[in-house]
Amino acid sequence: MKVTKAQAEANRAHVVETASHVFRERGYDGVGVADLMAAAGFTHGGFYKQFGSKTDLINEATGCGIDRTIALVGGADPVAFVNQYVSRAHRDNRADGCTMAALGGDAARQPEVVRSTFADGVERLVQSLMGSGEESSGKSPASRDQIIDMLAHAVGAIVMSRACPDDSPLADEILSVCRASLSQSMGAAEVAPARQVKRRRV
Amino acid sequence: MKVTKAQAEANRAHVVETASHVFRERGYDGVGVADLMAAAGFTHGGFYKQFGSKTDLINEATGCGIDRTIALVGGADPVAFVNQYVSRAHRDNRADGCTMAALGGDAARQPEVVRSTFADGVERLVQSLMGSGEESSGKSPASRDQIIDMLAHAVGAIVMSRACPDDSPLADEILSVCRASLSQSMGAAEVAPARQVKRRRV
DNA sequence: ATTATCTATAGATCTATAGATAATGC
DNA sequence: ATTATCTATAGATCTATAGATAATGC
Repeated sequence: MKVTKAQAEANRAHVVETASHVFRERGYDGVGVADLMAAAGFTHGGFYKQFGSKTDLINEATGCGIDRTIALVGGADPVAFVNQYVSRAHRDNRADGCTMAALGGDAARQPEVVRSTFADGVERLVQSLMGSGEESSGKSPASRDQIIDMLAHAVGAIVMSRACPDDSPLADEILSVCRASLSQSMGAAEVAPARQVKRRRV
Repeated sequence: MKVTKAQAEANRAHVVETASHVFRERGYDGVGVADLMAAAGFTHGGFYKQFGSKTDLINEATGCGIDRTIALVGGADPVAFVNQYVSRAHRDNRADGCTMAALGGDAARQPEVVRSTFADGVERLVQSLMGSGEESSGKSPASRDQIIDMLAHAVGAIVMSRACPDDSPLADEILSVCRASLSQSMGAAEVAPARQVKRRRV
């Protein structure tokens, strides 16, 4: 029954990563410890030797999920990020998609420790998106404000689109409208960053 | 024990409205039928004489919640809507706030009937926001695309801000950045609606 | 000897149902 | 007689714990 210390550590990490995916699919409250352990290939009895509580796993899985998003798109050009993020492929694949979009609403109802982990992850994602795409296109980098604005906008688009029925016109309309709007503003952001665009005219 | 037919109907409506608030606070999976009935002032036994299942109540509560948002802000000027919606007061009051922001992520995991109700509600909100604020300021109405884009953006701002710890700098930063961005774009939208603003310049 | 994992279970809670109660509505 | 609500409960599931098992690591 016992495994090597290295294997035990790998098993624990595997539980966290599995939980990250299953939580994104079903929500923090939508799956129990027994099902999570079974999905990772273990029985539920060992859970409390690895984690102090379900909340502890929720916390680690949330951080792990955001880290994966950063690894995937952290260095992307903002326009490329938007086209990849605000897409049907992303909307239709909750389990492998962004933790912020899949679990942002659920995280709001979790203890402060989980929301701290969430906020730390967002901060790291913002940092990694700032200044990205500079060398690839010679464009100026987007500002912190522009990145934060873009992230909230993109997350809202996925959340709203997912809440609509499969294949509903509105679900696709939300995606295409937001992608067009975000592409335009992020494209402009990189071209003319120093000059504050004044859109209000009389 | 028995009450008048009119009272019974009022009791049922009261259960739906109570559930709408408690669901927004705790999520669809975060509260059971017994607690919901107790919050409305009843015992849980009567629930299945009023509703076919918990999903039926989730469905009605979701529609009821969006209806309430439409009644509150449906006729508002887009700029006024943004300032009211993307605010600390809204973020810090989930139970009385917008159902789309509080339960959008949860709705995505519900059966199609609930997502249909969600999409219908969004469609009605979009319609009621289109053309609003015309008479009040003489501005031109915002387009359907602009309203949809604004809603997703505003929902994303609230979801992301709520997922951060109470009183965290990032939570407030998300709100203020998105409110500024949305105020500007919706203000501009009403002034120059016919002319497509070309922000990309070389 | 230590410990990673397993079997088994306690106690709470969840959805849903059955049958009793008591007031309405014909 | 009908029916809105109540009490009581079935059966499943959830979080967490206790103790057994068997392989590692000193």
